[in-house]
Amino acid sequence: MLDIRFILNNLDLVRRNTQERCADANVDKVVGLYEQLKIKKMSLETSQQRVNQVAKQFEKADDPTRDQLKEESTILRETIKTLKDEVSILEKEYHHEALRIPNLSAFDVPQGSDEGGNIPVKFFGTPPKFNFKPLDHVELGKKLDIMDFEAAAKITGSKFYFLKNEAVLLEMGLIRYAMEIANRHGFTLMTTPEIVRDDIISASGFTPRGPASQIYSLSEGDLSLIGTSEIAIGGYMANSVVPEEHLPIKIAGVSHCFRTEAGSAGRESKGLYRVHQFSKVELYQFVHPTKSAEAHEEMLAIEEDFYQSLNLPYRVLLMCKSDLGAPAYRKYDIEAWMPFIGDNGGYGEVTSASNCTDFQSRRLNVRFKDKTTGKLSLVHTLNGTAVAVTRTMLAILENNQQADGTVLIPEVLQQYVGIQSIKPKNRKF
RNA sequence: GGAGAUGUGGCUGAGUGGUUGAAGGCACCGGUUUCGAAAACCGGCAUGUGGGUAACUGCAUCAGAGGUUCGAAUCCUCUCAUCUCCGCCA
Repeated sequence: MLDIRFILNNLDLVRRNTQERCADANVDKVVGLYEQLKIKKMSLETSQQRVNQVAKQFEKADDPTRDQLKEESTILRETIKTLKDEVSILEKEYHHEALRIPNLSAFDVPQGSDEGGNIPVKFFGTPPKFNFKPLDHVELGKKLDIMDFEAAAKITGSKFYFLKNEAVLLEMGLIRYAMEIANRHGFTLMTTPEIVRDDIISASGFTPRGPASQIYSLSEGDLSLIGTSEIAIGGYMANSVVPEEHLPIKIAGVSHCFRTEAGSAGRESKGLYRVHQFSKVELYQFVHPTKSAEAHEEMLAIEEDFYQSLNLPYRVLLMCKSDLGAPAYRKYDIEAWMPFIGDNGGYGEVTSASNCTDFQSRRLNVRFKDKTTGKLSLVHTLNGTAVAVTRTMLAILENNQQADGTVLIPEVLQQYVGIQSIKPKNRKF
């Protein structure tokens, strides 16, 4: 969330930003609620102050005065109770509204009200030319006997999958390889809880339990399935103060990710591209505020190295205002070439890297102690995908297929997967 | 899942109804001393939030939420977490 004082001092800017980012938020309502809350709190504090005064006077008072004081305090207690209730209702509403105001946008974030506003800033590789009719990954999955969507639909519904045989090795290999790279870049490796409390989810800027929510919530209690390990990692550091010299804190988390994909359909939801559950290695950094821009480039560089080493053609997009999501101040996506998209192939998202500045850390309450002044300030947080397994696997399968249906495993991955290629086979189990 | 114990500031650790926002110690910061360092000594040192140009000051916070009381870190209730024992289990 944004700092309310910043909002008050920069009303026009925040209003404009909220509008440009097409966010469903009402800045003026937030300000109004804040003012109401402040007034209410002030009168609450006045009553509390009086109770404290009465208690101090009581000891020294004589009996008749004591009776008076008792009576006054009893009345005050009632007032305080009422005021507290009112404050807590207002506070809830205020938070609810304030959380919807998106982060500020970096100066170079493109305008744009849809994905057409995203600007390609870099291209790598060239899309493969096939001298045969390429199969999409769903067809390949069948031919190679490495995926089963029908069986998954039978037990859970659409947008689920079984991975089989070499695809299992490929998933594990991709994770292992991504972790290796993360480790090399100084990230602490983690597996995380995949079920977390709702308040941790909203602190990271996601919305649990709403009609448009991307999050699966458990019906009992206040727990939900994580949509990304970013949520768990953010929570890992919640309510803590880190010494300045410990920054940056770099964590790579691997987890399953669960998404309802509410409201998404269409051609690109085919096969592995848009699924309800997938594995992902996520990079997360807690950094000094002056270092976040630099760290953002580092994140992108790591992601690019990963896809370059797999030799997958991709492009990098600088995301426009409407496509940033609430927490990001600036965001890159990498889109890999996927032959199944459109009629002749297209780019599909495989990673994103966001600089969230202090938007998440304010709510998560992650601060650092300045070495010289001793003051506490909010850290900046960044997150980026190291590998989203299903989409990367999809890209490898489709881009690396041969005329006979054989798929070549990228060389750098072979030691982690344990095989050089996946060949078509006729196997029932 | 059952039984018991515990839960105080960055850490440690006092504190069972009234200047306790909280002793002491460690760590940390500043100073004296030293060629420098260590040691010793002196001083400082919780967070959030409101008011005030400022000096300063109000309120809240001793796991969390309620309650009793003129007054709660201290008493009561519930919740959560940790530890120990038992059960179950990968």
